[in-house]
Amino acid sequence: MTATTLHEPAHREALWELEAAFDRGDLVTLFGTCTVEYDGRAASSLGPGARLLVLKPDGSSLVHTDEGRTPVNWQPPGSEHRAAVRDGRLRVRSVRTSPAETLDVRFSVVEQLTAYGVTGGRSVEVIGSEADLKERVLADPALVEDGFEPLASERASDAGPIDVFGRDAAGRPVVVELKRRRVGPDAAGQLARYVSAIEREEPDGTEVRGVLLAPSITDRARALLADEGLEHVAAEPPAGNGDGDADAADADGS
Amino acid sequence: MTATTLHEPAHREALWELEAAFDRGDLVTLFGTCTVEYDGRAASSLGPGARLLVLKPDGSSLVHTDEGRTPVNWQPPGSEHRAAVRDGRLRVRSVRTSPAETLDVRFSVVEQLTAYGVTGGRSVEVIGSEADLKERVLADPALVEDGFEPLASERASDAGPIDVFGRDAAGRPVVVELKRRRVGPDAAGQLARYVSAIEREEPDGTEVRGVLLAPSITDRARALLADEGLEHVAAEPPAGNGDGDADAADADGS
DNA sequence: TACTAAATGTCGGTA
DNA sequence: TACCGACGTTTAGTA
Repeated sequence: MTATTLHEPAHREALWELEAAFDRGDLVTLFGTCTVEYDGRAASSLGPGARLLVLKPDGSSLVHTDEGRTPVNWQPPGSEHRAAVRDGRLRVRSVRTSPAETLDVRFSVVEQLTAYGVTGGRSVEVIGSEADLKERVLADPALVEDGFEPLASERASDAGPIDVFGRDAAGRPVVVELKRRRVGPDAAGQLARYVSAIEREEPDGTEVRGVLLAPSITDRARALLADEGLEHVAAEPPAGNGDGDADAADADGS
Repeated sequence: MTATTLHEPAHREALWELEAAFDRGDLVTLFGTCTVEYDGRAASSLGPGARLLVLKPDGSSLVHTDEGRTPVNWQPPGSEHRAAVRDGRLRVRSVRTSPAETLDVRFSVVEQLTAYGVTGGRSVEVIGSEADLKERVLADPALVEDGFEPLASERASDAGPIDVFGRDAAGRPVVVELKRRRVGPDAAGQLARYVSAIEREEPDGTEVRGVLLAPSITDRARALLADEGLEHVAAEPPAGNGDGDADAADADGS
């Protein structure tokens, strides 16, 4: 793990270091005054301002201002970074094909450039996802209702994969759609589509039930469910959800 | 615009600089070996590894590895950053309430810390959005079909706001749902909900038409539309979309 | 590669 | 603040 840093480099210096960093597969940050042009699925243009540019060896680029979780402009992985000096500015361009997209960042001033040698970026395991809720339901089908018997998960249908499919105590087919958080009209619509698909599969006249399993539901979604004769059952994904206490308290240092 | 950089600082040094940077409202980057714990709407835990932590004065935090556009962990704006030294590690914690969420980053080694003084982050104007498509349709209603007359945009309904509402040459109500890109089943469902809502508003038996205006449509979505007696019309948002040539060619520097 | 839906989605507008 | 839908969504899983 190393970090090579240039303070207020001349554009030529920055360029050399950038190209070396790309070759090494480093993670690079650039901070300075720049303009940003994007063209591809959409297009945007950003006037001069102070921004942080992050360039990853997998081709991702991120342009961050001092606000917001979302980068003001970006390029997804799979792009290719190139750098050049043009018209007295340092230009960093990330290009990808399919779709054809170009991100152009032009620095009039580079305050700092740093190249970090990185090794291994493990991916996260998140707890409390819809998949966890599914495990919970399969382990305890009574969460849906007494007598519910799950027969399949991710069951294919004409309308797409059904989270959990089963039968109720009376033998009627039941489509269960799981959501890890409070749901709106879209989820009700999704469930309705799946129920319709199963109704087309089953013999004419078979009653197919639909259950939206989610912590809570908006009024509009509830009305939609009622319209379609569908049901809401309250349940949450296990654990993780809630207090936000990453670990026990201790005061901040000083 | 300034940058204060510490190389391989002792945790205490890093802590002082961090707190000073928070006070100044600086944008901070930390690179080093750290673990990450998140707890809130969900939860996750990440073992030791080399990562880049970005702390923004608006409360946002981003933990980036060397891969991916999406941070491996994060905290949205509105959080509060605090730092401490505990058990021989530098701990940076971002906390927010509503929902209660905590992000805990613990560095065993800090390779580099930089505090950037930033001023003013203008927001981007994107060209080629759904809003632009709406402008296009209102300016040229024949895009929907000859004789279409738009009466309202963002028209309120029982099922939510309708992008464009109008009447066809025969005086029948038409619901138009706009999408800037190729659509799937969800968009078809959305249009169906809006059409149903208008049918409830209109006198019994009134035929209400639904048009999904989008560049293209998947098979499944097309089948859903057919099921509901709805239509697809091909159209794209104006400009921006396409070649990905941010500006004319020139080779990269060397 | 295309389709389908999840996501700690985030973000903006509105009631 | 909650609801609602767009987003250059991104990402993962599957056919």
